[in-house]
Amino acid sequence: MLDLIFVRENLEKIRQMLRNRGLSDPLTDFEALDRERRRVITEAEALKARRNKVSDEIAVLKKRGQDASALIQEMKQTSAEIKRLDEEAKNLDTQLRAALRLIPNIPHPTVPIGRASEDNKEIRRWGEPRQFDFEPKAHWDLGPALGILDFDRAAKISGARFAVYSGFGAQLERALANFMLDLHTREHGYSEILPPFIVNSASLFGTGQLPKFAQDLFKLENSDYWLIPTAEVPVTNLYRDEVLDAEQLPVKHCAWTACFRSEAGSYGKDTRGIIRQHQFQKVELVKFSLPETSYDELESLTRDAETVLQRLNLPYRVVSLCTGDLGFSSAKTYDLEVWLPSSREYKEISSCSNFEAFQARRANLRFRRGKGGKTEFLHTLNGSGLAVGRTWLAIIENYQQADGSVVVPEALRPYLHGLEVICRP
RNA sequence: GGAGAGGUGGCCGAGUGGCUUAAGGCGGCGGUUUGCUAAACCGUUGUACGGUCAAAAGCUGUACCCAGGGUUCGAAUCCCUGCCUCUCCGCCA
Repeated sequence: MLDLIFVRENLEKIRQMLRNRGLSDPLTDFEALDRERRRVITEAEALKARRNKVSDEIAVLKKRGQDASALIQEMKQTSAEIKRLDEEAKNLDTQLRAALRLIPNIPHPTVPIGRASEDNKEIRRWGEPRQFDFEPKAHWDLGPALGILDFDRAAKISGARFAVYSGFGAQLERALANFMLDLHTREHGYSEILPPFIVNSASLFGTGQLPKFAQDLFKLENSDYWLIPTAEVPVTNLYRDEVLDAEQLPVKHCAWTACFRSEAGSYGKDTRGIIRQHQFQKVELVKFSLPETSYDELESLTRDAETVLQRLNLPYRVVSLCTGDLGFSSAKTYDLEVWLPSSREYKEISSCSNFEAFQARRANLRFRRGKGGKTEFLHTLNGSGLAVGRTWLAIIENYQQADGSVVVPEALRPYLHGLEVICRP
């Protein structure tokens, strides 16, 4: 959410930003709503000031035993008028805030302007895609053949877009999560959080998933509970409505969670394999930063996520998302894309974003410089470090051998009791 | 699931309809005193949204005592609903 007063004073800048993002203008009503709302508030507050004053007079008269019925009669009417104006103001405020909440974040000046993913800018590449002397298979062929991945039974017990991992498949997933958590907590200075996987709607509003993206979420019946689509939601909301000390910043957390996405509207996309699932696991990195250092923090957070791919020796590239591809709440996003030999393309495995104060404003995340300083909104950042399921499939595909077995990356072997190759049983 | 007790500023804590403009304390900030420190004393103290102003500062108004409704000329205070916390009982990994 942007600041109301900022929007009022920068309407043209915001219109340009919306055009760059390729969005239609939701600001048409904004000016009129804003003006009318302020008019009604001014009127109501003048009447309230009068009521407060007269109420004191009534108290004085009554204390002296004098008649106050004329004033009381007048205030009855004033109160009725105030009630009417308050309702009008509330109605206008609701509309104005609804309009405000639908305005996405303003992209950072370094974000490339463009319409879609083709316009994203490649920043760097790491590693060489391996040359195969046989035709590399996709993970949805390799996994079931190795007996570590089962889509048929997943469809039976749950439905489409679910998978059952078994044996070394399940252990590989667990090893990856542990490997990532150890790396970030021991070497990158993140402190580990294990949050609830179910949150209330206030949390989802805070990070920007609600109200606009409810269709992508799973909601529990007869409650205000939702399954988290990412650990970003519970972890970013940890300090909601709190004031942190500037000296504490940056606060760096990592969290392993399951993630649940209904993926409504993505039918037909990534239908094969485990690339797009209703449930997957992710290790998330979250930072709470001073405003003036948040872009340095974005660079280091991205490097922290990249380290996972480097240790696993998986080739990848980093792209800067263009204005048309940028998420609603983000001011700047780097996607990490891992090389998938079966489709011969780079596929998103992490998304590292600086939200500046956009989420902080929604979630009321503040900090204070020094003891007597004013509270300011801090900046929030997050990135996958990494999506565990997609790392799993990247390993299966990149480390496959001609006989269908999969070599275990050296960095993971300690987490699999020294296992070197995953073979058919 | 049952019974009970609670939710007041950064923190503790008083407050059963109008001298409350939320007492008092702690903490913070500024100052006085002091060779230095401590102590003492004095002053000060939050957020949001309006108005005024070219803008800022300042001045000024309104709202905010968990949230949302209601009663009343007037609500932290009375009524209703919800959320959360704590205690005890039951059930449970």
